Amino acid sequence: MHRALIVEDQNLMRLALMAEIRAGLPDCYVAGAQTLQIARQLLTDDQFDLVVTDPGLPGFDPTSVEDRLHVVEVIVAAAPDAAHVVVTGSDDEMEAKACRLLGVGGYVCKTGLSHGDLPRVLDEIGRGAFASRLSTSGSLDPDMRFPTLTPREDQIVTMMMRRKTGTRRREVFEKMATKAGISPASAEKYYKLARAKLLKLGRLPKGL
Amino acid sequence: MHRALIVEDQNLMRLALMAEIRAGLPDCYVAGAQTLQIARQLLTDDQFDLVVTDPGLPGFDPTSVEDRLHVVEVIVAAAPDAAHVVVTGSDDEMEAKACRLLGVGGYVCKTGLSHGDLPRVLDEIGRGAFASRLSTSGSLDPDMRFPTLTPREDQIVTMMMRRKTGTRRREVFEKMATKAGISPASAEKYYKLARAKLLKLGRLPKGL
DNA sequence: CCCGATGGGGATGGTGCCATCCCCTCCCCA
DNA sequence: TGGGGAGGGGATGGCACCATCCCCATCGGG
Repeated sequence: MHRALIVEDQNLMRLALMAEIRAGLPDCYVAGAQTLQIARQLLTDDQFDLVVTDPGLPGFDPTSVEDRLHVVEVIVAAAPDAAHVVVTGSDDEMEAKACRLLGVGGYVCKTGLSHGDLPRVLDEIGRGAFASRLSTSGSLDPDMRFPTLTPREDQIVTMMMRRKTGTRRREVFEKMATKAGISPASAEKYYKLARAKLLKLGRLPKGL
Repeated sequence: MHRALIVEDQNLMRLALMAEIRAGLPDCYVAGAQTLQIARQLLTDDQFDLVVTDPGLPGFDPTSVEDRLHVVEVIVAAAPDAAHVVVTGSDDEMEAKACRLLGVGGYVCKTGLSHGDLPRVLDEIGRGAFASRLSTSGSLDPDMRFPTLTPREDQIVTMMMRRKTGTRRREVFEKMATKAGISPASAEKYYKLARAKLLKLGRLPKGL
């Protein structure tokens, strides 16, 4: 995977998807298009081996299955050799099957797509499977984002607040250490730092 | 603005909106909810002074104006003193007016919302205006994101590629310098570095 | 012919985050 | 009463990015 194209009209979502791709495929050039016209232009100018498409593009009726599949068809036809993923806001198993028949390798619902999921989807596609991720998922915990916390601090705070009641902090440190590839002591350090910052701000949440 | 809540079911979009808020309001605590239930819980547990809501939540029909306005109504009722912004994928001037009547201060279409826009919307609301941003916008340039480029390098490369034909590079450096608060020489430096990296990768686009 | 725009380098200090390893209290419970 | 969990510190080196300032070569046109 060296060159990817994201076709999505919502700017922030397109940027987010591009960031996901870049995080998962560090050496990947990523382009973005907000309309079908731009997408076709880019696909004829360049060669891409991954195309992520939201079929709800401007100029088409997002509620019309016909319009949506037409977008997918055009994109797939413009890059028949690329791996294709359809990312959609609305969730439709029938549409997923239709996309598959059009040559799409993955069908993902935005509702069920979290940070870090896309690489797994690409893995599945790479192994020849049809990757389908509908909105059934998943963690319905509220998000929290605190000011002045670094990413690591934020990470351990989030994990700590979401731990099941009765879990020792120790265990969370170890889980975090495993997930991040660092030592549990460092995880504990980040937790302490984060806690101190939040205390100073008077924003210490209940879960400590 | 010290405490903000983002009500949005699409994980990546919620994260992106939370990041936008954090970038614009550096000292702001930002929470996220993916369902109306979680949002109500958070709004009763805590006090928020800004709530950003996408009315297309799970359990409601995103195409039903009634369902959508009901979501907005519940959220506004749960935080009557907060500033409210509705962020929507579909664009409806009538819905915007209805939201305004419900006490919402801003109505923004995701299609027209780019990185850095939200603070401007909040400014308008802060000045007592009803901020409406429909999908009329805007720049329809393709996005590019290159691997191994640092943010600064990416920034100047993007600006350079989007310059009007005939614009001197010099002028772009100055524009970038003004926008980023750095010296034109530094902007030029980043451009040169980026160019060198892209050359080494053999990925130098046409605009140089 | 020199100047300005362009292209290609290197050296600098500063900052923030990462990841370690270390120290110290306090309290509760076994 | 001792030890482990919890809280509150500090010191370290490494690294990436930021922002500056400096050098050099080429090339075109006034």
